[in-house]
Amino acid sequence: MTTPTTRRDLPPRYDAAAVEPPIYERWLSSGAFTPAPEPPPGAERFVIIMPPPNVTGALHNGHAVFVTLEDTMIRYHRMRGDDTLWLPGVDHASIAAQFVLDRIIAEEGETRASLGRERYLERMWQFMDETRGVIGRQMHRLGASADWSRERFTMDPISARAVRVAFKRLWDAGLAYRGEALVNWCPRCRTTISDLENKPRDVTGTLWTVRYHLVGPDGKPDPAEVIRVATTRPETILGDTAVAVHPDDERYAALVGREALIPFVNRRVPIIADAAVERDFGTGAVKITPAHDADDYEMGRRHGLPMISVLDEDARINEVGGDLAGLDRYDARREMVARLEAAGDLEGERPHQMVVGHCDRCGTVVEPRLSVQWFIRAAPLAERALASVREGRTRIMPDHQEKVYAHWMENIHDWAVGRQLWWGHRIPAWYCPDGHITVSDAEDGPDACAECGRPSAELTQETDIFDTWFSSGLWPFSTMGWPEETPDLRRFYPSSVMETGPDILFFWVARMMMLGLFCTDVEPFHTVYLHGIVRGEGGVKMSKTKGNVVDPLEVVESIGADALRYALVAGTAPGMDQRLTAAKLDGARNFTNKLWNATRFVLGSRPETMADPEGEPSLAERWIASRLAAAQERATGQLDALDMSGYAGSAYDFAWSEFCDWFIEMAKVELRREDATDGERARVWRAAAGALGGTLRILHPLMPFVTEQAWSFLHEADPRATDGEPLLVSARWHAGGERNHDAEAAVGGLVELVRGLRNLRTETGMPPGEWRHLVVAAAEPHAQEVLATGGRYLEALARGRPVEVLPPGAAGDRPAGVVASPLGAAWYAADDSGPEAVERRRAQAEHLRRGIDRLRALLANESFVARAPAEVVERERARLAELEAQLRQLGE
RNA sequence: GGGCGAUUGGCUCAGCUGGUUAGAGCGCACGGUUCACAUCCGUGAGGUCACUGGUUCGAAUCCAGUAUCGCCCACCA
Repeated sequence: MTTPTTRRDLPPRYDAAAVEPPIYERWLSSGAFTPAPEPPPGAERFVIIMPPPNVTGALHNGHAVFVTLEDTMIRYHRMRGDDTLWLPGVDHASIAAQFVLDRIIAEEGETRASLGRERYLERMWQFMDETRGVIGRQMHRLGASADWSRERFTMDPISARAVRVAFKRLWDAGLAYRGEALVNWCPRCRTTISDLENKPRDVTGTLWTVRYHLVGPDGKPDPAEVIRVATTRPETILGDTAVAVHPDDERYAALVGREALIPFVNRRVPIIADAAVERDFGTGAVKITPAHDADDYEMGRRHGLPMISVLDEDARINEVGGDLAGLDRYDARREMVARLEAAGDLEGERPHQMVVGHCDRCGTVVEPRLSVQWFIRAAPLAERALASVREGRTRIMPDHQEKVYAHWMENIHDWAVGRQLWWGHRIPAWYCPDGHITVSDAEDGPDACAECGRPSAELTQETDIFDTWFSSGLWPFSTMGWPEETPDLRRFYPSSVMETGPDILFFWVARMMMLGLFCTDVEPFHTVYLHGIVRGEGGVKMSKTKGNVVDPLEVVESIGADALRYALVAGTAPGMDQRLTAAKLDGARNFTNKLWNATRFVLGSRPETMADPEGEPSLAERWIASRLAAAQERATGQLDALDMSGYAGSAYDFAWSEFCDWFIEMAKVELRREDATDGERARVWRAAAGALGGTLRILHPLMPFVTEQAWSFLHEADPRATDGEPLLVSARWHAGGERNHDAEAAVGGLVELVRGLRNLRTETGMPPGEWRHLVVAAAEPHAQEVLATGGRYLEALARGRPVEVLPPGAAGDRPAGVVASPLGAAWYAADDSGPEAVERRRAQAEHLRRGIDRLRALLANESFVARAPAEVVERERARLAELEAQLRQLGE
């Protein structure tokens, strides 16, 4: 008949390290994370594709943030009964992975070159096998309820196929091309990088002024006539093919059209006029090196100038440089300066603040380099991607990021998509000896040249690989098996929310939008949710060198995943940076402990023998049911709106301030009444158990572990409290419960009185534990009924004994202080004649009169009464009445 | 050089479409050892909502401008 255990033996501390791992195992073995074979009939769809972390990385706070947010969203929708999928995966991160592996093999005395492509890639796969999975296991510890059976990798065969097919389609559509252009070259990584990976940094360089001799009428350098140019990069003089001045610059007007002689290489170059030249900068004349500077490149194209590369792929001077050949660019710079000085052609030098691009990965100064590269024509793709957001088919949160996105899309450049690396998807392009290009999506490549039919044996494949972000850009659908029309693709594409960091809005989100629309004709997701960066104490970016890194795994070990998750979500806003401080983590830990102890209370107060419930629900029961319904409604609205922080806050407030602070205290009154029958106690306990269950449901998406553990105890104690659901992870979300406004108003009034009376005790120095005769004057007949039944709460919570309820209109004595609520006024009867009481009474009366005066003035303002909404006016009137009643009871 | 965001008690942050006396947590002060929890309970102090104007019966909230901080984008050698 009775359930044996009530778990009275639980420790008063939530022990996360002991509780959480077994809970995760239970979830995994329950299969709760994997969608049912068929979507539930009529279910809505909710899908998140996880941003794939780099295989090489260890879990950091950025991961913890996205795991928490996405897991919370997914768990909520799973509880709603939606057709839900959260698909995890990892990214091969070609340049980042090579950077890491290069360091590892360096310790083994090897280099990329010494191993060669084949062995290097073998080594990479070995490395991948070692490190893949690591981050997945760490995400388990955070509670990530992803469908691990669908875990994907950007280098797996399905992704490889998607990459080939997508590229072939781009090529066929004329949106991929191969051509010569100036690209960002990292001489250390020895690869092209995109504009996005080329990070500008402020540096102090040197601006040299150099004299170029003009060519005289006889075709020889004129020792007397010179043009002075300013440069920060003397080593590129070797590649100069013009000197440019502003067309309106009178100083140089006569020189335009003549020729100057480039030092050392003795190249005769024209002096040209171009409006891009700033007259006020330097000497107003600039040397033009189209192969080594973006501006010069543009100018070179405008004027049809030769483009001469003087640096090789290691950024050393090449054969053009004669005896300088082989010198590193900086050595060459010093040498060049020395030689110019020796020749008397160095006219000056001064320090110069400038912005120089650095490799995002390794920090090396990026070298603009002229080379033949694969590009993706971005403008047509961007146009569609922009329209999707402008027209609301994809929404970006926070809203203002839409402008950032739009600005980038409007000014987009073609995407240099090839990388001279090894680890990645090789570009599926083949060259035939006649120079034809064949792009093929077949796994084994083309059978023959697409143009001249030469057999495949005579074709050679492109050695460049794709930028990592190309395969990432296909992620929302390559994970579903695209281009095959798989059941998953039909069922789970497009996805619902793309949740990621604002730092990869362009790198990734923009590319997914462009490629998604191109490949599938549909926006790859409906909402982009951008979270903020996690910062340390004082708002400083966390970094190992600063030593302010909070390691999420350490936090999880000490205080649990739930606490970390709460701390990462509460008090944040999309797109806003947040601070993760020790104090915040402490607060979150305290909250999990609070839930644990609320559960201990409910379990421990379960009657030994559970009788059949009897009697009408008490005020406490009616109140908590109504407040729970309110909390559910609020949380539902917030989660639907992706207001994650608002949800965390409201759930916290409900659990702590309403369920624990007031309901449990009132439930104690009911459970411990001496005149209560077993049936009544059973009824109250069930209400408490039900309310706890409801609280756990609300909090589960954010704090899955402690709620799941509590749920299992609750289920054990009484399965009716859990609707017979053994696992909270697959229990249903509750919403739409009925509110009871009478009960809410009644308890609201009682709470006001209790607070006021406690204040009165403190203010008047009344010992907190001392029982006192409490008088309550009802404001009206209904309030008198409420007070008659709610009096027992006043007794316990305001230490009133006896509690005397006076009918409406009853006159008061002259107490030392009065508190009021819509229910009526209350005071402790006794000791009202001492000088302290008199003074206190006088002060309170004065304070009341000030409030009354202000409200009377406000209500006498015709404009206010006429224009403010009726309910606002009514509220002010009620408040005035309350203050007046209070003053009356004071007897002043 | 453009664009975006932020500015609310000592600290970290809430305050939606303008409407009671601007909230919470931490910290602080005072008081609490009975059977959920001292990782707790109760009470309190503390804010001219960055500044200046404007709209309004009413502005932290809307508009314009200013200041400070932060981020992003940008081809002056």
